[in-house]
Amino acid sequence: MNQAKPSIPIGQDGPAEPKYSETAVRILDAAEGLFVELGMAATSLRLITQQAGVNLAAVNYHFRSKDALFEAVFLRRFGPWARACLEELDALERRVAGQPQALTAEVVMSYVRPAVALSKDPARGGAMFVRLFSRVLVENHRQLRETMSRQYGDLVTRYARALGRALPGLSEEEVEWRMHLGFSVMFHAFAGNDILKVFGRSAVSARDPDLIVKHMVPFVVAGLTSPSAGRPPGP
Amino acid sequence: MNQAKPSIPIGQDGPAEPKYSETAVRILDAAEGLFVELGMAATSLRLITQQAGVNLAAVNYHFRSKDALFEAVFLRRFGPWARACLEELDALERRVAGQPQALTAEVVMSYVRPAVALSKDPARGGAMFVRLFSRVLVENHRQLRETMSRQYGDLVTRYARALGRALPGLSEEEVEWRMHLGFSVMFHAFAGNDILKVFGRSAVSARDPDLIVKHMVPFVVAGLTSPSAGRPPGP
DNA sequence: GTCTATACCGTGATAGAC
DNA sequence: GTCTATCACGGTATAGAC
Repeated sequence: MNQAKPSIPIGQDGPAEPKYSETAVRILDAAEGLFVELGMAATSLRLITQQAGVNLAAVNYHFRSKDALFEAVFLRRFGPWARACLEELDALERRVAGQPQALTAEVVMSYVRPAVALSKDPARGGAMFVRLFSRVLVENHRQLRETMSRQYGDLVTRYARALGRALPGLSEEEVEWRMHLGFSVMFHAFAGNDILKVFGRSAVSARDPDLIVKHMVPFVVAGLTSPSAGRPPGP
Repeated sequence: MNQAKPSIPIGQDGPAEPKYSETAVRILDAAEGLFVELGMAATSLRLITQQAGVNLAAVNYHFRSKDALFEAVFLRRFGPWARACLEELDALERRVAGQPQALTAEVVMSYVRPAVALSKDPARGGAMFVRLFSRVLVENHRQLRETMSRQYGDLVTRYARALGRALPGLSEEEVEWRMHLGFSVMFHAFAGNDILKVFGRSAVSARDPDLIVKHMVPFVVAGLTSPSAGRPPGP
């Protein structure tokens, strides 16, 4: 609420990363695991505080509410990941300063690499973070969404620009659609949001990020670079 | 529990579609809208029964619990949709009895057509159903998942078989992966589970099913038919 | 069989003592 | 900063009316 800056540079030391007290961290750690495992609804504050070894009222003191706690849990992990993505994008733009196009796969990898690195780093939440993220997608965390679009909106803009340059033959609308579809595949593949799983066919929804990448990247690149859907085939 | 048949023909008059009393239907209708709009957690039974104009205890009488009510809400819509998919698959198999392959797009359409038809039919829940479905993906409805895999597991098996025949050059593992990825795109596209939306870029997550199909189908087909990822390029 | 009123316990949130 | 006491509200179970 009392965040002064309207436009925020995410790089280096971007949006204020709050310094949490020891009890706050204990709450965050306990809440993260339980939110992912049980879901926000089924996770009571009493369970969190019990597992964290702190008093019930500590949650409402350090964070404002259960919702705000969820937000804090999420943003603690999201910040570092967003920074990693921006670094990848910076590196990509430097790399292709001269070349005209032909690097759809590189744009994809600039998203995939930070995701894989994050999945493998338990200190930053590991694979749990992606599952947390997918809850944000389906549930309606209005406050969090506002924060995200305000602080990290340009992340998407930059991916859109990079993809637009990689696919010069397509209209702006089509680039938007493909970005939407491509990011959907990538995100849900990492999150393990598998419809087949609901039917008991969990054979493939593997946890190994490298295996996911191996099969997913060619799939996404093929989709992104497919011929334009706008005009029917012919001269 | 007292379902006698172990293997169930979903066609024609497959798994028992319960006949609901008028009050039960009123509860189902009210609950459906509220579950989709507010989410299961934020929807209280008191709100449901109030909106349905029935007594609070009616929920526990007609359905066993809030969870069981959610299941009933979901399965009421899922049954007809599953039947439509099976009819499409039957038609597809009849159509290609002779031909050897080359019909990935047809397999895709056999999933897409029922989805579009459903989205456009308010009498069967319309687009709400898909959003309900996506909650099932993220949340952990164990009981529902068991029911789904028991009663509708062969739906997935049949799609897998159809796709395997359309992609004869690929290993079984690769077909599984692509099915997983392809269905993810399709499902989440219809459900509107857009990561970009979280960042305020909702430009593309349109509601129009025809527009979704126009951009999504070429994307998915390109991904499904892309060269094998297993072996690196070469002879 | 169907519906209603009501009581039970766990939940998130808050005020105030320390 | 921390804790205790307390509140209104949630899902659920049951006893009893029709």
